[in-house]
Amino acid sequence: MIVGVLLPLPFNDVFDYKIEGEVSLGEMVRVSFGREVLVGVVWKLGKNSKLDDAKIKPVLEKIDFPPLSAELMRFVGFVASYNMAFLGLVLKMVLSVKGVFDNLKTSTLYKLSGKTLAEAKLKNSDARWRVMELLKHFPYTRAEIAKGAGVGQAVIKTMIDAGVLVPEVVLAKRDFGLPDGNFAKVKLTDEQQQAADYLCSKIGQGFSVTLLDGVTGAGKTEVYFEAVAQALAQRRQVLILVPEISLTTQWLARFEKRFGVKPACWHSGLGNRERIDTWQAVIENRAKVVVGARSALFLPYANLGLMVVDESHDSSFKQEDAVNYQGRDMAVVRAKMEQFPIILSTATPDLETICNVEAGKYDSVKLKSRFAVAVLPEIRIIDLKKDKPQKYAKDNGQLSVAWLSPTLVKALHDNLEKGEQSMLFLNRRGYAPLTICRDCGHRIQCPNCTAWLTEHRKTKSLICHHCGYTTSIPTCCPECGSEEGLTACGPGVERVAEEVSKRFPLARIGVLSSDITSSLNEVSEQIQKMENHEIDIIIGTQILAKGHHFPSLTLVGIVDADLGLMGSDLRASERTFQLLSQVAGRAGRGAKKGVVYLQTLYPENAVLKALVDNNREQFIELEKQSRRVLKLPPFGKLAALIVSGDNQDLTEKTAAHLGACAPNTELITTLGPAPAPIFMLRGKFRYRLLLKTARQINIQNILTQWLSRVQIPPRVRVEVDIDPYSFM
DNA sequence: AGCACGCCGACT
DNA sequence: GTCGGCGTGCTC
Repeated sequence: MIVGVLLPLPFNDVFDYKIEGEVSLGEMVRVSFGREVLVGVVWKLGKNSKLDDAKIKPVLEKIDFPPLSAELMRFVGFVASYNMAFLGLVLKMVLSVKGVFDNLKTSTLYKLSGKTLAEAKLKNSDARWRVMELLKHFPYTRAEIAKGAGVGQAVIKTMIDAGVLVPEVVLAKRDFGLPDGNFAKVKLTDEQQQAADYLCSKIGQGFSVTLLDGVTGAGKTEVYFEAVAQALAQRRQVLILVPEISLTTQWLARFEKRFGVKPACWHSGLGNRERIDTWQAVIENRAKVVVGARSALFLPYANLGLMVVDESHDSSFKQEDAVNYQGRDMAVVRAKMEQFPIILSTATPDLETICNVEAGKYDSVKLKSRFAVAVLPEIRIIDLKKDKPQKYAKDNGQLSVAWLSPTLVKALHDNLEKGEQSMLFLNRRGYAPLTICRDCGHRIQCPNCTAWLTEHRKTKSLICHHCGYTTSIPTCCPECGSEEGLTACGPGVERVAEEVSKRFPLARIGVLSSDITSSLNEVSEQIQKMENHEIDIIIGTQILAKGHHFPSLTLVGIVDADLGLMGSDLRASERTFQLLSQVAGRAGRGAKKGVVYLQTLYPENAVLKALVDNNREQFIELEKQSRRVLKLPPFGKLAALIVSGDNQDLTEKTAAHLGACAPNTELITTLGPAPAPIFMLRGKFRYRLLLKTARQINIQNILTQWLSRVQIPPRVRVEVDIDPYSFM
């Protein structure tokens, strides 16, 4: 018979193939396509094209995995049409693990045959002995032998040919262990227990969304772990989505302590072998709990019964990928399609989620108090206009610009004397965000982007944070040649660290930033040191805001609370509120009360005021008002068009043409085109248009109609971003 | 997406 | 005379 096979390529349509015998929808098949061989999925039964039967190629083989479920196929279809992405590319997110379908079940290990080197007429050599020694107890693959014994492939081959080593074909399936919900139960507070009971009551009862809304340090993780245990007891798989992998060292340890084994992990840093093992274990229902970044949402779970979105407000759930999608929203969609409960866990829910709770679409449970003796920290504002940072003397006697106000310096000093830990937060990597020449005014810019290069002293380089362009720090101004003119402008974490080390020469200082220059190991090492109290003052970016638990941290200084409030982003204030609450929430998680200082030039700012009063409701009310007036989400829908190309003139004309053809009615407004905030990015010129519609409008249809009216020339790209979060 | 085919400009 | 730029079209 003839079936339509969907391939992991940018198409919305299936391709027809002939297949012998029984087939069902969702089966994975290997087919030849053009000159390559690909694995696709049987998406439709029967013929779909008008092609001559003779031109239709046969399916090469069926892949021996359970077929994709009808629900997963529907989910793929939904994600594609909602985000206006190619169906095939969404499928690719499900299938794209290089090599999962090759050498499927077996790998060839080698073991000793019992024949000695002498019997095989081989001479003794160190290399050969090391191989014999390695294989004494366990068989290994060729690659493992080469690595483990430090020998080349030639040595191994000789020994195989001589019959000293014999092959053994085994099933190459990694064991992910069975997480045990009863492994080590944790004592919960009454409030936690009630929340946990509520979450548990949802398991196995079909679709529901529950917001687990708890202040920082309330022990949300322990609470949703109970729900995980309940789902495991019902023999269902569980997916826990986390925003950034950086928090998982601590998180994984907690999980293992509670459930006895590590969960399966899924993130971009995974090696290919681990990917294959995990993917196979997920589809075969051997991996019971998966923790992962948002791409884990597309794994082919055999029997998913619960999803948890940790830090569900986090904007990294919406990151530009092969396909643009909001991980949190798509997670809810998948839960609904497969009829299981989903938990959104956060201390600072976003407005969309809150409105859904108010509308009765989502349930919610609250955790109002911190765990055990901990209480919420006190937040104080430092007005930088009145409380100006005082210059300090550098080693060479020169006075240096400072970023820490006297009040904050004094607080750090006192905290140090008390032997307690402090944290300084500045969401800016590197040493200085801009290098300027004092003699001619030249600013050093990225050649590919409309952005300044950030100085990184640690690596002695200037780096573009948008495209990764890296160059060494010039000794003289590239414009006027001045040798003294070049000056670092503004602070980054490295520079604040420099100031701290000058002001507190005896303090033990740690710097932590989510840099390409610092590896994952380095990050967890610093966190470990912080936990062991081997660091007095830790200075870091964003990465410090998430999930870490440092019991003797009692002082948090936010170096620049205004950073992030500027900019054209509609969610800027919401994000700042979330980020700063998260950071503030690091303080006072142990027995001692914490204090948080916010340095700002605008002490009257509403976002900061709400933070100080610890008044989330007030902030939300404010935000709700302004979004309602502007008809922004969740009171309206948004979509962005990003027009980009290497030819500025052509790109601009296309953007203008799109603007001219834009739909505008009472319920539909378009804005733009306007040059994107980062006008040139990775060597491409960029313009943005924004489409704003009422809630009842199908924005995808409007976009499709709009785009069909405009001829997009080659070399110009139009990207669609539904519910845009980043306006860059 | 990848790849071939095909048509115009600067080079051994 | 060719090499190679990328615009166009196709893949069941």
